[in-house]
Amino acid sequence: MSKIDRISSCDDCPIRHNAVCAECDAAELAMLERSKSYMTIPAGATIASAGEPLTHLSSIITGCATMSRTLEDGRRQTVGLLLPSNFIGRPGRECSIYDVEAASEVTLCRFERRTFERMVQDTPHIAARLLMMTLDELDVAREWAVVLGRMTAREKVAAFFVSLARRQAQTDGGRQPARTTMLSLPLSREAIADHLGLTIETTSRQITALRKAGLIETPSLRAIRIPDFEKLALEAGEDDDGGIVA
Amino acid sequence: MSKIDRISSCDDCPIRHNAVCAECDAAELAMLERSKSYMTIPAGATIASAGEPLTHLSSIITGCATMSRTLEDGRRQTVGLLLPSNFIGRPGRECSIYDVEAASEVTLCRFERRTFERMVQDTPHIAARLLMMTLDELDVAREWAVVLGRMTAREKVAAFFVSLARRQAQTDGGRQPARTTMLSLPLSREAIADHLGLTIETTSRQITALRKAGLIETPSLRAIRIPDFEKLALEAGEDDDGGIVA
DNA sequence: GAGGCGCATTGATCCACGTCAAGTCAGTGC
DNA sequence: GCACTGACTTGACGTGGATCAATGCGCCTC
Repeated sequence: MSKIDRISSCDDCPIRHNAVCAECDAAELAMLERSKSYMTIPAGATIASAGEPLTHLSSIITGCATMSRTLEDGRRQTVGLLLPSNFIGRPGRECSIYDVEAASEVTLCRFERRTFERMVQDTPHIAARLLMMTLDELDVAREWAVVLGRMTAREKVAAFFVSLARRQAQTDGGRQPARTTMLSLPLSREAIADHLGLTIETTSRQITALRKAGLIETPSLRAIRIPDFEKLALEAGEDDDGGIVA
Repeated sequence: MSKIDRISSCDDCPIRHNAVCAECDAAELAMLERSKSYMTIPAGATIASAGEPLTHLSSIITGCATMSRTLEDGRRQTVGLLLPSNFIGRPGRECSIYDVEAASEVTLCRFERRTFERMVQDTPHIAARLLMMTLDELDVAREWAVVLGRMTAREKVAAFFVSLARRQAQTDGGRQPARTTMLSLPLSREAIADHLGLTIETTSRQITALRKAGLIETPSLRAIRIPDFEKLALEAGEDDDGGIVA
């Protein structure tokens, strides 16, 4: 029972692998539990800066953060959108190589880095679980390369909404987004542009164009309604059998 | 001794983690060894097609392969360049979601998928090792997003040569490429263009431009000489303290 | 050596997106 | 109500890279 207790307190954490945890060493899990702490970050705040050592690894419980690189001349590219269950920092490296910023208010579940790294070394199921999570992130990153490298501005914006809708649906427990979906936009236009490799003006124009084409509605600046998800997905360059991006 | 034997025969494989392997269960390693086989693929051949089941996971021993997605209208984006030690396929998924093609002649070390997956589940050090490899690939993919999203054609081409020089140096045992480096180009101009999100014409023009600027020399179509690596890296948008891409 | 074939390069033109510069609009403070 | 601010939108124009079209060049076959 002590085992199960500890595991259930893990429910909101990255290592949310109930069945698997049951096979882990209770002493090790207890250690991880002890090093765990929660933290709330206000919107706009910096969570980590490129090159600065991280004392903790954390996973996002609620909210949205961006991971970006800024070149010396000011050009910025967001390389990842961090949503609930995503990880900040990686075992085996002291620093983040990207800037991580809270796009909305973010709550984190933090683990002391040393402890966490020891767990990964010693506990097979945590390493295996983390491996699956990382492989999924790798797929997302590669899928995004197709968007960045080969899509038009209009397709990029559509792809962004489609991808965000999929990820929000997944977080909310559903598999696929409903045909008609309401989307909360945790990012400013500038942050969207940085994610898409576009300027803020082009992004804005394409959002307008999609609205005029009836593919999206914009009830407010930070919300998007998608009347027909399939149609939007088509606009994002997906063939009819649906895409793969998470 | 039997343990050590098995491990040393792993030297050219992804699971090349001698010290770590010594702690693994000999029976499990033996199983992995039994499922191992080598294979040579001619240049230009398809190694895997998106959506088709893979019976084997493999790692590249020699040569170069590309991982790409082709959209219905023919646009193609290469999402990863596979060089020695890189992995093809992933545990936990039956198919590759990308087309994998041999750019040059490729030799593979293949593992039967089922066996390999069981190993990942059961053997902590293999999962941990695979996790580190995957995290590195994730960094490479994210770094490439910066290139695709925010760099000019000239910077993209320079970044490609710089990145390739780093990876070839790494494979050859050195840490950083020498100041003056000879680079073998395993890709056609078209494949380079697909990797950079450019057309073949723009790619060719930028190679010419870099040559005229004295940043590279082109002794043959499939070779590049870099007289001053640092200078080329600067052209690729890196600040002076060097970049992070593998 | 002539022809053909597959790549790569080069040239001329076009257009999608960047740039620069005004608006517009919601929110906030007085 | 009115000014102020910051985020967003819209407009006019310029440009980097795409597109279309030759041309060059190694390599193979005959």
